Amino acid sequence: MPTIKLPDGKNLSFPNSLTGYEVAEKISKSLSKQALIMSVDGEQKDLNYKIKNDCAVKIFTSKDQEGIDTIRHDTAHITAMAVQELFPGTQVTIGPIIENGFYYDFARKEPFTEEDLNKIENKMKEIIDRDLPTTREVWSRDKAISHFKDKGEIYKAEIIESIPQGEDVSIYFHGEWHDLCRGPHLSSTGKIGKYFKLTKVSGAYWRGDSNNEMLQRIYGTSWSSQKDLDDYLKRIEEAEKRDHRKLGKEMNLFHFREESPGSVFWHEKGWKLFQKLVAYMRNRQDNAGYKEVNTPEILDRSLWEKSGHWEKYGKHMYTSQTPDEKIFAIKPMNCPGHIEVFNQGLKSYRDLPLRITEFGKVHRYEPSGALHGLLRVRAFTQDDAHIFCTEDQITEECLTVTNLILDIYKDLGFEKVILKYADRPEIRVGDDKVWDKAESSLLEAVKASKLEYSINKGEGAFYGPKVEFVLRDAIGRDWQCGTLQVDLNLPGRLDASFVDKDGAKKVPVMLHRALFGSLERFIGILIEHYAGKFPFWIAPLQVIVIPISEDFDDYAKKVNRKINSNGITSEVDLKNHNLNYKIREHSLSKIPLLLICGKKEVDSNSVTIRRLDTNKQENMELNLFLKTFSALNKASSN
RNA sequence: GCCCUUGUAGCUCAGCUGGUAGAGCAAUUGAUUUGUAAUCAAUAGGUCCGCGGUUCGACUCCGUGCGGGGGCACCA
Repeated sequence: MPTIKLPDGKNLSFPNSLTGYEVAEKISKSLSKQALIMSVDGEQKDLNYKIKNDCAVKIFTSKDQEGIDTIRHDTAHITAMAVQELFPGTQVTIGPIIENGFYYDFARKEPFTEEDLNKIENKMKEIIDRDLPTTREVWSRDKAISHFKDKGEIYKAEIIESIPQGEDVSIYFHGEWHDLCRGPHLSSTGKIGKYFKLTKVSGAYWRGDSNNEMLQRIYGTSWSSQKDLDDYLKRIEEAEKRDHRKLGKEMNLFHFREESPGSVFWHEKGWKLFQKLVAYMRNRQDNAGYKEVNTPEILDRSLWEKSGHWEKYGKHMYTSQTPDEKIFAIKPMNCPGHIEVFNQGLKSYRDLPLRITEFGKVHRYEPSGALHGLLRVRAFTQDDAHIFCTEDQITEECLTVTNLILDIYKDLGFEKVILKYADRPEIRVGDDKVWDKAESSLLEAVKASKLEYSINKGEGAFYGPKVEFVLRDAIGRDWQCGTLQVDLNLPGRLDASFVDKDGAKKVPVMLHRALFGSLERFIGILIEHYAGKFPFWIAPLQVIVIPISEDFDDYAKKVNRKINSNGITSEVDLKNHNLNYKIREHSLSKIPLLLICGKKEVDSNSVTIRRLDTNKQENMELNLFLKTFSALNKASSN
């Protein structure tokens, strides 16, 4: 006589035990049609699980995340089943759901090809048409191990071996085909629907460990309707259109080449963009009390040995040998250099907090497979700073940095920022009491920022806790940019000290912070965020002046000169093309403003403005134009 | 670094099973002088990523190196 409590608070009593499907039927016919899985007292179950006792039940449909997740999970199973039908001898391993889809890892000698994906998809549709019922069996761990070993599924057997002795495992059958699985699953393969697509195939290490053999991973996406699938594929397409590597080439901003993989060749326009961001940041930092310095790119090996980098990060460092046989390292970080600057002259507590900043170009030898356009490079420029302060000043400094960061992101069009706070790792240096202090000071600053934050336990740096600033772009993707770290280690290692009020020498705390992080990476993100359509003040080429015909070339040249001398970057297009052609060309290259000059404009000493992505025409007196737009340039760099 | 994949004109790409390369756009020149998203025509452009091999002959097949792309691992 189970009494079932529903999410809306209603209780239903039944004379006999019954399945989730029967419960759904009792609630409504339409629900029973849409029902995919359920939860019983918060635990997810198959719909044909028999409910015997009183409990709380919630039925999930494709409108619930739990429902869509199950569809993806089932699609992963069917992928594995299809692969094994098509390619006998292929071993299955794991096939979890991920954001927007799933993947399944297989062990097979021959690589899967793109055509194989089509074949697999067709086979999957066939399996779904067979509408095979799902059944669940519970086996003993040992039976499962020997069963999968006999089948030649050594990876599956290995997974089960890692389950504790004596525990039972559940096996799900879709017809004959079966897999170890926790479940739950849809009641038959027909329930999956055909709104899925296998998207790519790649390599992946067994158990995520690069010491292990490499498996083949098939990625797929799966949804509950054709529309959702189409929308998803469209979103992917949109993201591809914004790819900064594609736009960087089209807009002539930068390029890469074989001679220096992972290092940017900035072209005139890209470098202009870069310099505009540097100028902006320099201005903001000057106003925030930072002192800009510049330190050597090449420093003797002994310094890196002392700082600990040589031992711990040597694999990522470029080194150079000079004719006198000395070994120098090309800096991968600016901190040791900044400590050297701090160490010049005696520092008093009155000098603190001392904020040393540098647009420092660093080199890190990244694994070749990690390189990715501007987003992951081997040579990049940090808007780096190190704040030397006392323990008591940590919280306030952290809060000031956080506010500065948010303000700057806002200026650049990023409204939504979240924080990731990481505390002490297992392997660390320093006294636990000092860690307590550092962590609480930083966490206090995080809370005071009132931003959404997550805690990454044990993910801090070995020298102190850290916060990472993650911003969300125009199409909802998250990018980690800025970082703020409390360092209780390096200053001591490199003999930094200050004289405190009581006359005693003390070691300062050092805060590492970068706001853009890497200028190169930030520009990549900026390009994708704006899809190349930069706001006027950062656009590397802001204006093109277009004469209607040759008769107005002189006027257009004059306008162009005036604009340039007012600090606006502009070019005049005197090519022998008609107006339509030029408007099309410059619109496609994403120039914010086009100024059209013809008889009307000459007569009234004005320009006609066409803004990017509009077809409105605005006539403006030339002097007013200069005033308005040079003010716009200055407004955002105060 | 590992797996898969890929490298042809400035750009985007075509080139079937081996017989030394083509298109569109861009560029140049000429005509046209244009009022808000492609005017017409002509001309010029290539060590087919590098190195080796097979072959009478290689852009094409094989090996190898380098680079790009998708992932995995890495990201101090």
